[in-house]
Amino acid sequence: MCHHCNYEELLSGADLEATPNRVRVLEVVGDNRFPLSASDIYKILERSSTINRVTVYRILDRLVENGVVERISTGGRAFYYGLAPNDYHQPHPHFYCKMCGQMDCLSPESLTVDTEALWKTYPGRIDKVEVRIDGICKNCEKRQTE
Amino acid sequence: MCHHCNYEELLSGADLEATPNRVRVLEVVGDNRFPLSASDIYKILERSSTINRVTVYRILDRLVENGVVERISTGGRAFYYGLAPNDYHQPHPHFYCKMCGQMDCLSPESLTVDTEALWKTYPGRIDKVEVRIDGICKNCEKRQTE
DNA sequence: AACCCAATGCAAATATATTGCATGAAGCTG
DNA sequence: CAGCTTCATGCAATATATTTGCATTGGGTT
Ligand SMILES: [Mn+2]
Ligand SMILES: [Mn+2]
Ligand SMILES: [Zn+2]
Ligand SMILES: [Zn+2]
Repeated sequence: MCHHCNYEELLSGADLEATPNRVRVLEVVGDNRFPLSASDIYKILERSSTINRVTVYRILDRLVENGVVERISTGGRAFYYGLAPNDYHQPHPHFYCKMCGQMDCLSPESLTVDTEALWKTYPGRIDKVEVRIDGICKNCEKRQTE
Repeated sequence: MCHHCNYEELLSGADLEATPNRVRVLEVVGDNRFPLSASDIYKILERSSTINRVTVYRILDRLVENGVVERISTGGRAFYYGLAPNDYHQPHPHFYCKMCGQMDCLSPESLTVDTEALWKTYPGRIDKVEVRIDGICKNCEKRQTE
């Protein structure tokens, strides 16, 4: 659990009514150390009580829309979701393992990106800079050589 | 047309027989100024002569596998494809317009990424660093305000 | 000729996400 | 309170992108 974030507050601060389902989704996303797919989130929620898959998708969409959650692309077909950057969470790159689909959060300093110039010169609206490392994670690498 | 690249050579250099279909796919990808989806590529090829959608997917997979073509994720659901970095094409970031789906190639210098440290310290295998800017392109931005 | 293999095609299946429509609860209006 | 509206949710159907299974074909090989 992220001790900085009160999820109800995060929701209302983003103009979203804190419905039980929204809180549950946000808890799963926020409490996890790495980003999850909609399907992962759904499966976790299903364990404790029933919720519809579509509801999960819709809630994730709203959370992304309102800047509470970040939608992250992977080297695979599904999006993953993590807490959006805020006062306590700096933007940072992710590592995606193409074998197991696990995504890791890398530290914000692991890799420096200078976007200054781009922001000044790009003739369109920039919403987000996503940096993703693709490869094979330590575990999968080991498993391969066995 | 990229005047540096001979596509037949690129294929054989990558241990791929230069079948007519492969050459056609690679021409479409290589001659285009920006990355295209499998579906875009299929539609373009269909115009000149018949080819199966699945063949396009399979060829793209082989080309990616053998390092001739790069698979690029977008803020949307489909992958885009562009020439893989080589002696004449440096790696570079892309801009993805979430309104029209158009992807732009940005110059390699538009944005500097220092991955040194990461390569040294990351305890897994790194295959690729992808940098993608998401937003709304100039055209779509203009259209919105009208 | 008989065999083999890789490339291709076509149909079906899969994975992921979205849409349309129904229901019910909460809040507001008069 | 009765009637109206809005919004969250569920369920079924649909859409989109991609993959798989299996058949065919054509070129090389024994
Ligand atoms: Mn993260
Ligand atoms: Mn490019
Ligand atoms: Zn892995
Ligand atoms: Zn656009």
